[in-house]
Amino acid sequence: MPLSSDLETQSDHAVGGRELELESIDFFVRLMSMLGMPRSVGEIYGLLYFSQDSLPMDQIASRLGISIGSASQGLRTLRALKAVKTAYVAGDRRDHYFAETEFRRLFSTFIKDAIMPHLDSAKERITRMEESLPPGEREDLEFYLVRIEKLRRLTKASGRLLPALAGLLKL
Amino acid sequence: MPLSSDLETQSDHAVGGRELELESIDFFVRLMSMLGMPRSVGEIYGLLYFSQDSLPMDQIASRLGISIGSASQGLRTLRALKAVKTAYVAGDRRDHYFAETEFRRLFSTFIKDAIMPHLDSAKERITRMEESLPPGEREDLEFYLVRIEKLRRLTKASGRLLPALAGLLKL
DNA sequence: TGCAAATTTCATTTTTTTTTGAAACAAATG
DNA sequence: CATTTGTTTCAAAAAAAAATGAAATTTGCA
Repeated sequence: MPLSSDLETQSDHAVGGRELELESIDFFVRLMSMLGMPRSVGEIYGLLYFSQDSLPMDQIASRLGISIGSASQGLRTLRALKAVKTAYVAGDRRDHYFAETEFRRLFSTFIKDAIMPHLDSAKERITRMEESLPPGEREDLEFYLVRIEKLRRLTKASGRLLPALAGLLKL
Repeated sequence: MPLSSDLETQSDHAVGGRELELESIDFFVRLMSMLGMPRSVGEIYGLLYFSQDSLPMDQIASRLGISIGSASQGLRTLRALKAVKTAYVAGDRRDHYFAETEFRRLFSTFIKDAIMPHLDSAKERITRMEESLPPGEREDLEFYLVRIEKLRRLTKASGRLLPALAGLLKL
């Protein structure tokens, strides 16, 4: 088996667009970083997004010039988000990864796994606020109650809107 | 003027809920950090959110136990997001800050200032992808075109949906 | 205008996050 | 089963992000 540790093309598929690949990586590095994901995660997804054949971890790492540790971690994250899947390749015991490209599904998972839990704990925190209301002195109390109510409305609206969002996303 | 560099109450208003304040700070630190804002920004907003009177920068800093440098930067960020406003206080030349509490407006500004610019540059990047399509070999081309089209749909849908979101947020 | 209070700026330090690389582990093959 | 190949884990290193603090700047006031 030929070894290649640089960034060059070495696919059996005689890969098409290296430039395209770079644009893709760039694109997803930025997108993912907006969502708070580390660079390596964006790189991996960006690489897979325009790859026609699925790739094993070591190839992902060497093509991107990142360590296999990073690749392993990044793929774990992407798997958790259902953003990559594995394909079985006959006569190769490595897992081969490819990108899930249905963004609607991706966002839905992302919202459920990465956002909703925070919303839940936000609700608890709001309850705790009510319990720690200052000794109710006349109209001061009113002020605090109104602010708390606003927070409650915010979390409630977010809880309804965000899950709906993925549905609206008809791509 | 009495000096107090610790976290104790020292307002002229004989402040009510220190506990509430802490819950609030905690709440907004988390919320802001989900939106990619540094801790100090969340702290400042959290403090102001449950403050009945507007506060000058030095009081914000000393109450939170952060440097005035941080406070200055954090307030700059919050001002840019229109998340805080300044009140004029007679006989005091310091600016006095208070929280804008209409979340609908806040999100609208946030989306416009922090998200949309990225979307715009994403569109450019997609155009560049088309230009760097690999030498068109039969059905390979099809594969790339479909993927590019998906990205285009994604950005288009986001561009429509996100601004609408703030509107839907009827709190 | 000249001064002092208030604020901003920014090089440096601190803290946090991400990556690395090597050891531990797992799984398939001969 | 022993060995080789592939993957995960995790302490340590590197990089990135945020906070500090002091100098520079701005601003209102006497």
